[in-house]
Amino acid sequence: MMGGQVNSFSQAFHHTPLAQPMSQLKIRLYQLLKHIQSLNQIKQIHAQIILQSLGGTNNLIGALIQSYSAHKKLKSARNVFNKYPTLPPTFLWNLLIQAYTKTPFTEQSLHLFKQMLLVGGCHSLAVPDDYTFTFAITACSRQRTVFSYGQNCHTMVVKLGYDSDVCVGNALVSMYVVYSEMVYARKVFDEMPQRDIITWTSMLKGCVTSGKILEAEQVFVEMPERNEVSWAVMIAGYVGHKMYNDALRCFNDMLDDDNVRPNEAILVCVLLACAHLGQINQGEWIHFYIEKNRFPKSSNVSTALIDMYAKCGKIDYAKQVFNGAGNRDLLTWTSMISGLSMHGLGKEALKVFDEMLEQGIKPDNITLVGVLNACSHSGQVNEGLSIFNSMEREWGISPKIEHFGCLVDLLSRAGRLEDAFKAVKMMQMEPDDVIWRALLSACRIHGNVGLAERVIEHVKKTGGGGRLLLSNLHASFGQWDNVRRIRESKIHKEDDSTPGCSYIEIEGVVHEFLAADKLHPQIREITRKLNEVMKRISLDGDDMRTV
DNA sequence: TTAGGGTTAG
Repeated sequence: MMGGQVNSFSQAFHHTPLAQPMSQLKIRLYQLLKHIQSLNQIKQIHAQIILQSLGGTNNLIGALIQSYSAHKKLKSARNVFNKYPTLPPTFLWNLLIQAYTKTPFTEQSLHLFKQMLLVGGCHSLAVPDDYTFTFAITACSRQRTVFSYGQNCHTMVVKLGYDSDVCVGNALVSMYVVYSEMVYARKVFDEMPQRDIITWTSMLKGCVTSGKILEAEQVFVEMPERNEVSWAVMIAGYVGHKMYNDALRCFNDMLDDDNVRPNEAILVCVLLACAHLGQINQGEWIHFYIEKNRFPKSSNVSTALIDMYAKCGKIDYAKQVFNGAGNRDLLTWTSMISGLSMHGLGKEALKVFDEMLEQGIKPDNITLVGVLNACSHSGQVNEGLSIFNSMEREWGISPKIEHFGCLVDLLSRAGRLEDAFKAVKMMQMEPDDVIWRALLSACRIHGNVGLAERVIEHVKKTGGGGRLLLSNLHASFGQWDNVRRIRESKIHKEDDSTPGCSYIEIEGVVHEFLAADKLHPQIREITRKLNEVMKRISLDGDDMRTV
């Protein structure tokens, strides 16, 4: 196939009689540049342009800059630009400024833009236009550290009258959103003479990222039209705010809209919502939808399916998806390892981890959390310690607080409580309450009262955490009198955290419970049943408590 | 003869 393309390219190229009129040659080369794909072909045409002295042909040079940019060959594109025989016209400046916005070197966009402002002041050939400002403002958004320069661009835009241009306005709204300057974003939005779906979607994104979900909902309702990107922003916004039921409701609303079909981003987001809610029905429906519509099984979709099945308790389905996944990336492997680990299948998780390493895939810190948990859950203490101790050397990942959490859990579960306490005291960072609670729970399970008291004393002495933490520590050790005493001393005034929340799905209906919930319509029956269960599972008389 | 908006793992 490739050979055929090259042949037809060479034929087209070599059969172009060089004696033909220059204008025809230019058109031919231009058309070739617009259709070819390989870098070698671009270089051949570049050579022809030099040989035929066509370096000053505006559209041909533009196409060449675009071709090199599409191949991320910015040095070559810049070189072509620099060799332009006269001062390059605005069009060519624009192409190069735009090209840099799509690379990690966005500062080059602004560098060129500033240069253009200098020369453009003297030469009418290179005066910035609406495109230039759109690209320069986009560069300011990408760079994220040049807000004041973005504002300067805004001032210039207003002075030159480009603020009525919809693309310039969109770039401005988007820039203010990136810098979390919603007052400015809203002002530009309100003053735009024309808005399109991109303006509305940028504004929607701004409301979502600034945490104003009600405002986002209002923008979403007011939008004159919606496409898959706008739906994706709204659904992802709900997911980002842990409003999983709203995400699913929104997704179902989208399915009712005949003008739009879910895309990969939406499916991944909705699967995440299902995973958090334990909504296996909806999750399976999405899996079916993906199969039925022959949706491309990207690694992203496989990862989300594996994660969803694992979190909804269907580890066998997760394995099936994993085994059938054609292209697995680090995320796919990680979700399988973490899923197996959370199901207590530590040995299997470690086997998958070994396979991953054999394939030459390097773990990241999240993978290692899954792997260390797997060791912990399968009692492979030495294996876990060895991985923990070698993670920096082997993969260049320095242990973070979550890895220490795994280490404490690993040692604690194995009954090596003193070692676990030592590990906590050795930590470079402040231990969080998850770590203290893991240690205290282990003390409780192993009946080590002495160490538990030392740990609580240590926490009090080092001033780590407030009353809430201490109360939780006593709770993990089952010291309910202490918990009550602390809780009664105005703890609710200090505690502004959101209440713990859990979900369960019964016959397709998701039930949501908040900590100390009294609002569920069947709370009395539920409490009665829960007390009955607690009595039946309790072996220790001290543990017989009611909720 | 060049624009501007989106998602993902413990």
